[in-house]
Amino acid sequence: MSGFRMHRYDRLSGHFSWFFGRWLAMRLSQLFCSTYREDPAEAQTISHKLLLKSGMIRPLGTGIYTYLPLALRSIHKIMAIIREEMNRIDGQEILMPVLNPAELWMETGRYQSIGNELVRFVDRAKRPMVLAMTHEEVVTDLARREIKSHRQLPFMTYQIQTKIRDEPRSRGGLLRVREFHMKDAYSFHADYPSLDAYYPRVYQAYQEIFRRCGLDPVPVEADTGMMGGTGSHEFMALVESGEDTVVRCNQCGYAANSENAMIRPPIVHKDADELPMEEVATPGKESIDDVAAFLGVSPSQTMKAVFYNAEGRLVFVAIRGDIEVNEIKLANTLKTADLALADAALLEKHGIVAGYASPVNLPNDVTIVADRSLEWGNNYVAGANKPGYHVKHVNIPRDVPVNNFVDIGTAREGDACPRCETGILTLARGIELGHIFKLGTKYTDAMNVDYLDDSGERKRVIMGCYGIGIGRLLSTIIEVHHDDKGMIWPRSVAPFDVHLVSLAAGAQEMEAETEKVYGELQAAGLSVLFDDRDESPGVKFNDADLYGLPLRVTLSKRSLKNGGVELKLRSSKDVEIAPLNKAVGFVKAILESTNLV
RNA sequence: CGGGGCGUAGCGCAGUUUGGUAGCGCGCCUGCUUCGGGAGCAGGAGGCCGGAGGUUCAAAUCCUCUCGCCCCGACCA
Repeated sequence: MSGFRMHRYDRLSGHFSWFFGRWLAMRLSQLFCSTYREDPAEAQTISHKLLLKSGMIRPLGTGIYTYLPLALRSIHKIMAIIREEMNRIDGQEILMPVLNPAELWMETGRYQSIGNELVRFVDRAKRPMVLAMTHEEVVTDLARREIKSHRQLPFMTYQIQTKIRDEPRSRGGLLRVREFHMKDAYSFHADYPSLDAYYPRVYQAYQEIFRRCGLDPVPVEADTGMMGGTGSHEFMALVESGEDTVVRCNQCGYAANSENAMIRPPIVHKDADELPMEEVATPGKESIDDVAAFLGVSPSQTMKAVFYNAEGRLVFVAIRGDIEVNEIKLANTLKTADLALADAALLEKHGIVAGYASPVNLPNDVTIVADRSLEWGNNYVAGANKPGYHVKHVNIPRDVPVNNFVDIGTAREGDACPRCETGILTLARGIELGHIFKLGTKYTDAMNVDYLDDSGERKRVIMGCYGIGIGRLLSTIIEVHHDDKGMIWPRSVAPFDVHLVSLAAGAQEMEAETEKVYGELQAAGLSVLFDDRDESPGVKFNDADLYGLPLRVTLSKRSLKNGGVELKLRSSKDVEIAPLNKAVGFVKAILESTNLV
């Protein structure tokens, strides 16, 4: 808390002033915020519902939101945590423009390679521009202008800045939006050992940031996607509303995004010997399930054929019948960004019969890719490449010209762990809170970022980059910390520490007592939201539960009769009475004993 | 971009099938009473029925076109 100052406009004097007390406290009657009594119909995920219902955010358009005071206060606290941890690992905060000349993005090729997600426009002087969806180009350009000597390396800069992405599909309130805030950090190194040494420090800082925000995401091995680079980890919060699938081993700690999870499907069937191929009639049986049932074998004994169009080239994927192709892994294997299922015309051109396609006796101009799931069995059923027929006892490489197997299958619940001998994989939904990359020289090569080493030799700068989505983090905290009545904020990121409820109802003496407590709590350095409204107890308590501030302090006739003020943690059912003159001490003790730093 | 759903008062919804003066609950405003889990009574304000064309004596309702929002998929650090 300490360290925060808020710029506030003073209506009476007409001047801006630093007003520390205003940051600490707020009367609910004055707060710019209104709650809904009913759940907003448009929201599906819990965080979206609660953010709208509590008046923390309001939509302006699809995936575009205004943060109202309560939300912004939490966001400022999240940002403060992030700044502390980034500074702790020697980060230096900067701020880069959202408005970028397209030229920069052409230089790295992303202007061309990224789709409509990148907002492009032309300025009044007819210059092509983009709105930054991330800042590798800008920071790398900055680096090449500034970096001259090895003496300047390594260093890390970071910023908390707006990103614009014209998402094809925003959803879930703040979980996926078109305009959002990201903490993005970039490190620059003289060599790979330097990057390799720094990367774990970021990894640890990330875990500390999330822990301080009340979260415990799983770090997973991830696909590098459009960012490129040699290695990356995502920090996945395991919640039901997550868009990603996290694959984890129950034994060895292996964890990966399903986008690139390695797999080792169980061996279901393997004969002692490879039998001779044998053509069988399978009239009308085109799907794996139909063929398997017809021939009395399990789908795992079949060899499925899936066809892709990779940059116009036909790719034949052979994979065990019970396993799905993972297109991201396939695209990475083929080193292509342009991959789609092949259409009928392309198949026809190569003389392939859909439903009965076979890797046996394929035309030469078709690339065959065999998944390693096929490696662990034999005598598969495959298509015969003519209508109404399949072939039994197909074996690789005996019958199919494939030299090596690749891992392009989709992980399933219950598959064997690819890392350890005994582990079993489980799947869970996750939200990607942060992503860290060893970029290597992807951008420094494209933009020629060099330095002179200690022998005067010109060398390429090595980069890492590290992002955290702020709004997504806020949403995820709510996804994890709530009940059916509302949010339950960890103190570290709560809009206020204390929710002071007055049930004085016009009794002047009691109002005076409440004002006194209000003042004392502030004087003790606690941030207080004071419900001074003329509302019924039910309304006040329900709003308090909805807002979910860590500690509720109630002052009423009843509490006074019981001996003072009533204290109730939002996270607990229990209430405690504190004597009026010791209320602040009790409040501090309870808050400090219970919540995150 | 494909599939589905929805646009009627601040919020939640009915009314559309079968055209005929725009409704309900909550919230909001005023007054009185109430005051520990979404108070009561009385009075009141608030809507070009998303928009534009059309059909009709008459359109929230029927037709055409549009715009917007939500969900699923494609896509995506």
